[in-house]
Parts: sequence; C-alpha cells; structure tokens
Amino acid sequence: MAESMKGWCRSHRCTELSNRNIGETVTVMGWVQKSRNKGGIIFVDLRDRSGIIQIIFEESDAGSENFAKAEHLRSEYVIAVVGKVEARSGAVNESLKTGDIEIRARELRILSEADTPPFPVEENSRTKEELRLKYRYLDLRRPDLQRNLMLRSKVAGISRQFLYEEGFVEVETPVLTKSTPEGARDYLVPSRVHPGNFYALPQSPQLFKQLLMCAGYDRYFQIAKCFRDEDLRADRQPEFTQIDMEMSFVDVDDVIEINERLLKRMFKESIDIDIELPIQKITYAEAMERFGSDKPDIRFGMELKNVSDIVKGCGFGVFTSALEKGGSVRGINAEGQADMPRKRIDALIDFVKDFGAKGLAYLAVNQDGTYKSSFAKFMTEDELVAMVNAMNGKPGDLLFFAADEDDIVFNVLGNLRLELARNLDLLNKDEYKFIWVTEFPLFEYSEEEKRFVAKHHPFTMPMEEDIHLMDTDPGKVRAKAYDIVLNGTELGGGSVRIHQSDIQEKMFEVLGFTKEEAYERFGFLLNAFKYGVPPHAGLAYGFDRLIMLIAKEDNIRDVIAFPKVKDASCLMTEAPGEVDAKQLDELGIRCQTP
RNA sequence: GGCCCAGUGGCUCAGUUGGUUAGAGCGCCGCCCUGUCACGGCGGAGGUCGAGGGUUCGAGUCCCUUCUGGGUCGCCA
Repeated sequence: MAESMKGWCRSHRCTELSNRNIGETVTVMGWVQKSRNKGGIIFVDLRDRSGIIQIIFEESDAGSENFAKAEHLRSEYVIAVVGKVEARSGAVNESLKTGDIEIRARELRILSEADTPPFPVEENSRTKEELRLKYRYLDLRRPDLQRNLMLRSKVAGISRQFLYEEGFVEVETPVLTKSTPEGARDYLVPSRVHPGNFYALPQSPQLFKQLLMCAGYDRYFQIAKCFRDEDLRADRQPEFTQIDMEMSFVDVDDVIEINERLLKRMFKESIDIDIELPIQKITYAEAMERFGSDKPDIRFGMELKNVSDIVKGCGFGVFTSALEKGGSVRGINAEGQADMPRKRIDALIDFVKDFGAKGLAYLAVNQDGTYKSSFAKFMTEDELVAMVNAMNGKPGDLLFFAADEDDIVFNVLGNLRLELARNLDLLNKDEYKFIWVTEFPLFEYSEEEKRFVAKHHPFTMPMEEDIHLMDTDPGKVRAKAYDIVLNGTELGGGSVRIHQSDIQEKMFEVLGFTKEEAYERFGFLLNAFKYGVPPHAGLAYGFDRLIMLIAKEDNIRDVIAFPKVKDASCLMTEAPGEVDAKQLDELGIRCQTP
C-alpha cells in the first residue's frame, strides 16, 4: 500500500534541522533506520544521506489512522512525515547530531515498503564484502559509503573549480578509440560496421590531450574514465578515473608548481589538511638508493644503507658473489628490534622471497654489545664492527642485509622496510607525506621482449643532458618524467612530452620500431606534430587512489560506487555476461550455424 | 599462472584429540509495553556446516578435487 507524495514537498534533510527549528512544522522524507514501538508511543529513526533524526508518534498528535500505519513501519521502509520540531522531553542522545530534538509526527505516508535487507544497513559493517557487493544498492545506503562518495564528489568539484580558475579547458575525449599495444592490455570493442575490427577503450587520454595541445587549447583537463585489462589489486580496478591534465609552453617545474597548489587546495578544502609547499623532491636514483622504491613512504625512516665496500673482501660467499656479479650488499636497521623472535625473522625471510630474494642476512646487536647473527662466523670482528657502524647500529638494534643485483636488493629491502613499518605500527593514516619523484629512467629493459621499452610512454622527453646517451647507453637516459607520491602510494605521474621530430624518431629507434611501424600506430599524432606543435607537458592523478587516501580507506572499492571484484566481474550485474548469438553474428565474431 | 587467508541459520561468529539431537548474539515472526534511542518482557520459526569425492564404526572437524570472496607475486608503457 505504497502511497504517493503528491502535494507534499520535503522541507529539510534530516540533519539540516537543529534546535533553531524548534516550533516549526517540517516535512522530512527518508528510510526507516529503526522503529522502537513502546506500545502507546513509537520512536522511529529516520535516515537520509545527511544522517538521522528521531520521529515520535503518539495517537493524540497523529490520529488513529496514522498511528496504526506507524505501528507497521519496519527497517528500510521509505516514508514521509509532517510534524513539528520539538526539544526532546526525554534524554538527549549525545551520539546523534540531532540528538536534542525530535519531530512530533502529525501525518505519515508510507512511500515504499521494504523487504528485510539481507544484511544490516549500518555504519562499520562487518558483513562479508561478497554479499555487500551483490547488494551494492543496499551497501551504498550505509553512512561510510555515502560519506566516501560525497567526499569524492566534493574533491572532483574542488579540482574542477581550481582548474577552471587557472584557465584549463575541460574537454571530453573518445572512449571508443584505437588500440595501442604498448603498455597494458586493452579492452576491445568489436565493430559491427567493420567486421573483424576492434575499437579499444582508452588506457588514458594521452594522445588526445597531446593533440589538444597541438590544437592550441593551451591548458586542458578532464576527469576521465580509463580502462586496463590487467589483474586487480586492493588499489587497482579495471576501470578507473584519472584527473588528467596537459599544458603548453611549460617545463617540469611549471607542471609541478600548479599541481602543488591544486593538491594544497584539495586537501585543505576537503579534509582541512595543510600541505606545506613546496613539496620535497627526490630523484628516482636517490629514492631507490634510500628507500628501495620509486614511491617512497617517507612517514618513517629505516633507510637503506650500502655496505658493499665494507664486505668486499669478506669470507661470506653470499655477499662476495653478489658483488662479483656487479650487484650490491645493502641493509636496513630495525631499531630496537634485537629481541625479535626467530619465528618472526623467519617469517620476514619468507616474505622477502616473494620479491626475488634468495635469503636475508641479519645481525642483532645485543644490549651488552655482542652480536647474534646468521653470518658472523664468516666475518672478522673488524668487518662486523664496520658493518654495524655503517648501519648506525646501537645495542638493541636488528640489522637486515640483502645481497644480489641492485634491482632485487632494492625491491627486497624496499618491501622489507614497508613490512617492518606495518608490523611495528609506524604508519599513521592521519599523516600526509607528499614527495615528488623526478628524473625517472626513460627506458627499462624488457627481458621478455629482449628490447628496451618506455618506462613512462614513448612520447616522454629525455633530459637534455642525457640525449647523447640514447645511442650508446639507453638504460642510463633519464626522462623529464615525475610522479607525485603520497604515503608510499603513487598518486599520479606525468612528463614533458617530445615535440621535436628528431628526438621522437630516435626514441622509436631505441624502442625498436621502424618508421613505418611508428606511423602505423601513432601516425595521427606524428602527422599532427608536423603542423606546428608547442612544447607541452602534463600529469594525471589516479583519482580513486587519491580519494582512498583522503578517506583513509585501505581499499579502492570503498570509494567507487559500483566496483568490480578480483576477476573483473561485477557481483551485482553479473557482468560480463553472454550475449545473443544474433548479436555475435552482427559483429561478425562467430557464425551461429544450426 | 603461483602462493597465502576465509566460507557453519538472514547477518556476525563459537564449535575441544573425529563421538549423543550443531550452539550464541543480532535480525526475523507473534503477543505485551506511553520516553525509547544497543529499548525491554514472554513465546516461536529458521542450518543437507560452500559443493563433490574419499578415509573411518562415526566427519562441521582429517585427506583430495572444485567453487566463491579477499590479500599478494607475476602483470599493471
């Protein structure tokens, strides 16, 4: 017996009312959070996206018909109530924003009845995520998710406002576009008109925004949906959102400067966090050297130290053979952890094996200054002392050492450092530590493809002083590429783009493309550049990750309205799904022969 | 593709070395209750222990396979 709201108009959201409204007659609409029927008096907690207010029903005010209706209210019924705001005559509920007032109902309409939900619609749900995602439309009623999505909307609005003020033009770029097989796997969309041909969903609007620079729009931005057909993670979804921007006539520092002001505004206006500018910068090489990571979490120390020189001639084969192969021996100091039980050390050794380590050497400095170590018997006392000194080891400290090729040592110690920080509870979510990582390598060598591939993308500008190395030592060329990192998460990245054709040709040459191949893939961009292209540079944020950190969530799904699960399917819609044979026939994908 | 964790009434969980009829809280249903807000009181329904196979006199518990969800390595220019 759902009723119409005809003739009624909502006057307030629930928590827009306060004791300043006492005496007013108001109309509120929302969901029944909870009904407490005391017999002759009924209390109903009414919920909307703003929060909760208590409605009180008594037959003397509401009349027998309305009171009888109120007796039947159950959780998640959608109702409309007309009543008078009153100060509570009973106790004040301190935990409610509207805890000092209530609405004495005069009229009630049941706009929609509701089945009992399969799980409680409440804050801090403990319900399994599988169930929440199947009934996402109910999950989205919970205050946590409502808060996150409203926060997301707010940050998007702040960003738009800032970028408008700075002269950026918002332009939409195509979602049906061309596959560019460098980089991540594409999602493909079959073409009906061109059987056997496919569109690709964009991994980013990269080439289009460069064309917009070419077209003179000067400053572009877009809050853009992007798609990558790769495996999911806690911070990775197959479709995700970027705040994407590009600017003309700028260099690295110009992009950094404007983005620092954007970040400052975002964090101030969304969660009242002050970011001190300028944000510190670190080169890629230094980040690897000190933190073993190109996205260092600088909320805590425990930096890597290189002890290769000290162990050079030592008797421990693990160390010396790593050095002979051109690798290094490096360590980190877990201060005060000398008493770590053997079991936990073994767990850490298992942990680092996932990152390519064959083992992990350790040395505990006991309180009395003696050492307890997995490798002391291979070393002289002098060597051990020198190692401990190099690590700033004090009594009570526990030192870990990895020996291998540099990239493995960095990966191992970088991840060990984070694991120790998690175990020792050093990561404070209320702390926001930004850092720019600059001068990324232009290329990295792909063992799989036996060639150099672009670390960022093939349009990234090398640093001027390194251009001459492109012929002789491509692995050493640094790029005008930069990432913005927050608390160990890569929030965004970008680069100065190549706008000179000779450098672009050289780039393709190193990547192993012939001129023909390059034109086949990116011809429209290269042709466009022939008609006059300004120097340009840009940056894109992973918007979902940004919101995840602002909302202090651990998982990107908690800031996305309708996320996908680990195998990239949607538990609610059950996408992807099969389609009719007729659809396939039309697309020329499979002929259905009876 | 690899490794790890989880799956027991609607929800969240407990369940001993394998041993009677698998329990609890919340929710749900019925009755009662005029100041509750984790409302309260009385009564009640609800489970092939994710699925399949095996070991055993006997399996929620042990073994194998598999499904579902999560984390992670690979992957993510």
